[in-house]
Amino acid sequence: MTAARARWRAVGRRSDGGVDIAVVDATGSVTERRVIPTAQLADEVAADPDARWIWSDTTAWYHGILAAGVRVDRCHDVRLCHAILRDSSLVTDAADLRAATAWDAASADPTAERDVLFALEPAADAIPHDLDATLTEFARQARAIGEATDPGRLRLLTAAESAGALVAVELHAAGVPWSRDVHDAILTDVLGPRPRPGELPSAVRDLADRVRAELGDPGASLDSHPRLLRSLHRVGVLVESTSKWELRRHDHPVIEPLLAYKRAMRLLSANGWAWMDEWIPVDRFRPVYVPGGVVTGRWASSGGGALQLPRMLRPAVRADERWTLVVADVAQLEPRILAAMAGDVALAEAARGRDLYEGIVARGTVPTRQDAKMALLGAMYGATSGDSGRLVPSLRRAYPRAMALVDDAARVGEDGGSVRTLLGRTSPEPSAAWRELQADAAEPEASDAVRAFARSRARERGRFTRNFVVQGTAAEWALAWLADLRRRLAAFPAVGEHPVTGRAHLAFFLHDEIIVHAPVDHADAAAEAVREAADAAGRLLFGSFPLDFRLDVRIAASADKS
DNA sequence: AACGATAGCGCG
DNA sequence: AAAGCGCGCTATCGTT
Repeated sequence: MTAARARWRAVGRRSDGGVDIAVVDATGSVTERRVIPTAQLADEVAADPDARWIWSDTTAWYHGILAAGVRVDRCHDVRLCHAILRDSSLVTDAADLRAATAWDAASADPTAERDVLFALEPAADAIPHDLDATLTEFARQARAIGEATDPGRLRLLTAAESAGALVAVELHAAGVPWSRDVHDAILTDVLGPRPRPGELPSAVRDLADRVRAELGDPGASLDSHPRLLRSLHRVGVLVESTSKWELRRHDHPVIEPLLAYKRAMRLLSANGWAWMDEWIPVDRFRPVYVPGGVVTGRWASSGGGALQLPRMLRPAVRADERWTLVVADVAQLEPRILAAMAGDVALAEAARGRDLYEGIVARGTVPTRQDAKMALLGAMYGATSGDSGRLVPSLRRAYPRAMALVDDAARVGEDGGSVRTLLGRTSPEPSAAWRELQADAAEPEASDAVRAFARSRARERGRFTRNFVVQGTAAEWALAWLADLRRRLAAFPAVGEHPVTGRAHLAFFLHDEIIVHAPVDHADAAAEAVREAADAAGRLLFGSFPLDFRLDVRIAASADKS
């Protein structure tokens, strides 16, 4: 009976259309192996709810299983973990991982229509999906982790990354509950009623008329930057670009309507009626999340612009009848991560139980909250001038440990080295071109121009590695938060059939914010789960270090921030 | 006609 | 006009 309760199980696609399904040990050795029809896979998964499923790619496998109504509790995503371990500086010998280049290919396209698992032929450059290749790579990874400088961190990271992949598929399946009516009302309010195809909304036309009148040119083009620039110059607005931050600085009657026009056109083209029809055919927005899509470990998105939903449209995020939303975001996540990583007790003290920026002001480091925010962002992004850079030195005096962490990361990056997050995700190596440039600039006969250019590129890379450690570790905290919350919510009372959406479930995630869609009666418990999960994530990454991850949590039918 | 690069703006 | 990180998307314009 041990086989049925085995912790590790693996699946692979067969060329005859079936699925190889295996029981394996922690090193990837097969102890039992069978062939099943693809249609039977979901039942097999359902029959072993405690298993940890090893598979090539969560997107490729889990969509179909979840569509069949079966939830997976844990997995090991071979493709995602390959990318982490191949590059991690905690891995002592990554030669064979680097040689296994088949695993560097792209993930399955989650938007591809498929009635059954793998109904479509994979692209020629896709990763392998067969059991042998999957387990061979899994064995490499297990060995790499076992021999690593700190196996515990990499076990946490690979588990968190894989859990995130499950969440991403579930988020897509659940979708963001969305009111087309509210969306339409916002568009109508800002732009005017929906126009006929090929026509502009009335408010946009009116704004364009006003702009053209102020430009003294009824035929002026507003959408071509070079032509708009010339028109502006003709009326004495001597800007160098047409960007809003530069326009804002000029006092001319054309500015106000022009900025309003740009704003309206932006809303229309990015999230107007066409976008609504394409992305919200019924009452759900289903963005495609791409776990690990950013080098730092943050998620990216593909299609729909899920990570750029304008705040203006957030009222359109609306819970179903008898359901509500739990909207939670972390206050000052990255500065808190920095304090905990660096073990900076003074910064942690400023953050404890309150707004971190207010805490910095209370210590007398800088005069205002805005100053504190600018200074801290400047420190994490590498600002050297302006309001932000000017404030960094006082921060450096007050919080030397935290500042040393980011300053060291920047120095390593400028020197061409790699940095890593708390759990071991490692920054990419500099390109060959970057190294050549630095080598050229180091030659005695190098010109001043080459030296200056090389220096500028070195500082640029330093800013990247400076931010990498903080942004990447924040992404790890967020993954731990998501993974813990996901499992808490799975234990909530069911009100429907579906294993994910038939109870309180995650509906949206964006770096440091989550939205849970919950039956009204379960909203308080869901909010509590959100808080408990944040506490658990903090303990998982930082143990007993005295720092809380403060959440702003609100329960409302709409995601509008009021 | 079909790309790629660029400007600009939205999000964290 | 980015000075300061990470993204995705749209429209325009130049190249092939």
